[in-house]
Amino acid sequence: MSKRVGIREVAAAAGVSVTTVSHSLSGGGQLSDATRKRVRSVAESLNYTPNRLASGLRSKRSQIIGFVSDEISTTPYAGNMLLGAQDAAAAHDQVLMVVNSNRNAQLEARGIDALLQHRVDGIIYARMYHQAVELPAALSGVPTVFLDASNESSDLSSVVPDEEGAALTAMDHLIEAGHRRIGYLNNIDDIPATRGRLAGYRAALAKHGIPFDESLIALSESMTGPGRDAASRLLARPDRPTALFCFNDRIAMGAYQAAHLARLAIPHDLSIVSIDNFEVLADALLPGLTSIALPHYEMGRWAAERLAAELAGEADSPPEQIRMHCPLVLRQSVGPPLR
Amino acid sequence: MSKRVGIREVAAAAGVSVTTVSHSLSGGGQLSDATRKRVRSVAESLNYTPNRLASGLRSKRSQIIGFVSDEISTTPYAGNMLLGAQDAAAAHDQVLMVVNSNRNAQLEARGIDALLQHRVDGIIYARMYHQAVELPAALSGVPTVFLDASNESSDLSSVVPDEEGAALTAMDHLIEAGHRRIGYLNNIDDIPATRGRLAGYRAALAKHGIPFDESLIALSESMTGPGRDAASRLLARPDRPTALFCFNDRIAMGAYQAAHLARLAIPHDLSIVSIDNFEVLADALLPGLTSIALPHYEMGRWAAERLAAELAGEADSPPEQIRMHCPLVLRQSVGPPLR
DNA sequence: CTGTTAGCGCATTCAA
DNA sequence: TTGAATGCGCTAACAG
Repeated sequence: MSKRVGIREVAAAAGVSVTTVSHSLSGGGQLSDATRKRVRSVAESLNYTPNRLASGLRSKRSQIIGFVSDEISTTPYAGNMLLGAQDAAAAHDQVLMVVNSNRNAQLEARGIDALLQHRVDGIIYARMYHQAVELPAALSGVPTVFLDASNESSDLSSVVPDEEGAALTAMDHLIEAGHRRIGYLNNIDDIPATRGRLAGYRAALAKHGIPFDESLIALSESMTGPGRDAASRLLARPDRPTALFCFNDRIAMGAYQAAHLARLAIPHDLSIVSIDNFEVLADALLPGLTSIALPHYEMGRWAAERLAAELAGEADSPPEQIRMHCPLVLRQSVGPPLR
Repeated sequence: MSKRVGIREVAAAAGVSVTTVSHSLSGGGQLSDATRKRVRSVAESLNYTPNRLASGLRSKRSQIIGFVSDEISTTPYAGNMLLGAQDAAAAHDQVLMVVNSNRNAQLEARGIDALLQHRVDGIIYARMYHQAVELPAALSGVPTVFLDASNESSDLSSVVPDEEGAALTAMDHLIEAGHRRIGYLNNIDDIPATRGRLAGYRAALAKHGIPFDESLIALSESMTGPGRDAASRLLARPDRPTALFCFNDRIAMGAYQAAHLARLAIPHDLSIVSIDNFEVLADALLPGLTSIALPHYEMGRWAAERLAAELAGEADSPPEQIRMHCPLVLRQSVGPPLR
């Protein structure tokens, strides 16, 4: 290996000073285009790779964004948020340093500490399911934006899915297909999604003048097995619903199974819509499951973009707290009601 | 904010020199336990946070590991590899800087360049599906280990699943349950998994003295729909197999659907085993799908651990190329053959 | 056992 | 328009 080439080697080779090189490369200073170009080509031919540790140390900008999440692993959604954030960060010449806590506060604290030691410029504090969070103490004073997470009393920017709107979209679709007795398989946890989607369910009914019937709601854990049981309960009723709106695709898969067990054909005897658009399921089910997509990629992107803006803008832009639209993805699980 | 506290502030407050502080904190040097402890507590009380940019610049060790993958997003496996790598890295006081290329060589090159600019100590070059890869040119000379990827002609360490062993385990399970006519729904792509699992399938047959019957093999894309079609073909035969071994869980889901369509009960009329143990499917299917787990977390861990060892050991340890064992996860999709 | 000192590679005044 | 000099915060000789 040849000796590592630094800014001074480039300067020597180009016959200029290090200052000129620095300016040429970073776009700063007042240089003639000629020198700038020449320096750049010299740098390239020398295979120069700027040392961001040094420039970060000097300029107090590491160009690193910390991404802390609760669990990147189990959820299949995670990846898209990360990806969105990464793409946006890359556009700003930043790179992501990721840390996840596995829902363990102590690990999270350690991870955050590591990020801070590496002098990340800012942090994206993400959750894999939309939830209310507290800003960790260590992060006070650090530029931070919440991703798929929010905090009422905080003045930080955040982005979450529009839960209520998502449910409304799903229900509108069902109601426009002609359904009026629509069961809702809701999640059992007390999280924003549970509350927001229920609100959307009710809002849709109200909007279309359909009375709300508490008995059409069944609660279930967000998994297929429990979803199946809950759906079976609803389908066993003499006046069974003609359509089911499901909290998520895993529960919807349970609803499919319950329908099979009850010898109900989808969508002929029963229509189903859910939320997640988790393709491994929604696309695989027979028939394909019509589902509302959660905009994970877009949220990730927005968070990184927003953070970059806050890092750039010296002292403007009040925090924004966004609820992002969730689009309907049509497949084959909805048809007109039987009767 | 109080002025940022650095090593010199700590030194002043503790009444020692910066060297002593540095040594106390890093564990180096020959200090009395007393001073070491005192310095540490002073540092803590001052809320000192070491600046890794500076220490990295000076020591030429950023303590950052680059993690480059092809697509973190779509696959649900990804997370666990990242997680394993992260856990192992954290144990070595390292942190992960992640970059993914979305299967785009140009993006990958840019990402790698960014990592190199940040002076990562080493790189984990990962694929989300086991595949043969070439080491990117930019990485020559950089400590690298392959994760779920390998390169025959390279002298780098790598870890991949033991594809053949996985298939063997699955087949043994079926054969021990009494099956002899076992169909194989293989993937259609020419990748190590396709070849390895087929080899395992044949090895298992040979081991138990069962003749290989080419016609019991059906090819399918690794998705549920195509898997369903392929399974239907096999199940339509007059001498249909009593069991199906599936390339992965998505194909297995298709096999379940084909069984339903053919009015075959699982496992009464048809046993199924597959590979992936992708819980969102395997656990959700009715009955639960017996599947071989791919050791993603463990591979991720191994890769980071191995890289750390290479970074520590100056010039020992020849490269290791590991095939990792894949354990069987029992659920309810296997029973004795009907006849 | 502890302190002094000299850079790591770069960005940035300030002068020329 | 360019160059010389200074130090970001820390580690690692080397001295004491």
